[in-house]
Amino acid sequence: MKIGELAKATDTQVETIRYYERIGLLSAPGRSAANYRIYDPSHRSRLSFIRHSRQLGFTIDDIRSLLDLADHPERDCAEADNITTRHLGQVEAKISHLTRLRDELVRVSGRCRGGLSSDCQVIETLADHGHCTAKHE
Amino acid sequence: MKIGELAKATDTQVETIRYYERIGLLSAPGRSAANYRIYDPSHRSRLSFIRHSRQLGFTIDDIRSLLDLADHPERDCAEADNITTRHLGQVEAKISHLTRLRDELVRVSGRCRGGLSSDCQVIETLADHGHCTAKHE
DNA sequence: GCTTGACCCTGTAGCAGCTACAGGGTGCAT
DNA sequence: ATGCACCCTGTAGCTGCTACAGGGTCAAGC
Ligand SMILES: [Zn+2]
Ligand SMILES: [Zn+2]
Ligand SMILES: [Zn+2]
Ligand SMILES: [Zn+2]
Repeated sequence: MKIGELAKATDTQVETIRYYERIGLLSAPGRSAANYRIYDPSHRSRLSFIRHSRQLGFTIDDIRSLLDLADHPERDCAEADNITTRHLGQVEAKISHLTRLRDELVRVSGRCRGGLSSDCQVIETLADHGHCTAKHE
Repeated sequence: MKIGELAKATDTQVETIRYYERIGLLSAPGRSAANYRIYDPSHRSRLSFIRHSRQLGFTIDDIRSLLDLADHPERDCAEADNITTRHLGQVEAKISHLTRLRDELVRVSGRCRGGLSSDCQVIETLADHGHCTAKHE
């Protein structure tokens, strides 16, 4: 299949596919006489794996390792678990960071009573962290 | 004060300060005979405003508007509220996205029983979204 | 046979928000 | 005089794409 068909089949942009090839994440396929990329089903499943992993938030580097593991069935899968657990930890850290952020923003935006910019408590709070209740790491 | 002192005073990297100047977020200060940047207290409070806003997750563009408003005390502060509310909405959207992600990751990583890569349910799930319970937009 | 349009190619630059040099100058202490 | 900390400019890198510009290819319809 040509790149456009693969793109549709995997719900990926054509340029993203070429990008993955450029960075060595997706192996270079054969070419037609007109120099068009011609993919086979193995490319398709590999790209699906990549896209699905991306949707789950794994980095390109994580995906490289995961693909490597998928290519070596005889290896121990501990690394896959490590990667997933570490990623999960990062997601949880982000959630808690954003949650604290949200609480602060709710508080800040609740202080605006309308009126002149000079009296606005939103702007006042941005100018002076003393108005905040928590640190923001 | 010189750039290094301003950096310490506002807990900002020197290079970040120069970056803000380059993109026109922080106005260019005067220079010493040796061509060193010399800042005054107004630069300091402006930079504090910027850093605090960044810590609260506002984009550079948002901060431009907020600074503009802070510079014009006679204006209506509605825009500050708009920006904050919109930003809050985006933070909430991110939280809910990450929360769904986390739930899926917990489920996925819980399926790994150790052993060979060929039997690993983590890798199996990445290869086939059919094992997932939800969509991932 | 000639045009139109949809596809394909390469290569490069842009997004956000910094961060990290390289390669040089300045200021003060020992 | 020499060392060291600091400052300068300019440019390139990070992540994960996305968006061209400027060209080639192929099938359909006239
Ligand atoms: Zn207000
Ligand atoms: Zn604060
Ligand atoms: Zn496993
Ligand atoms: Zn899935």
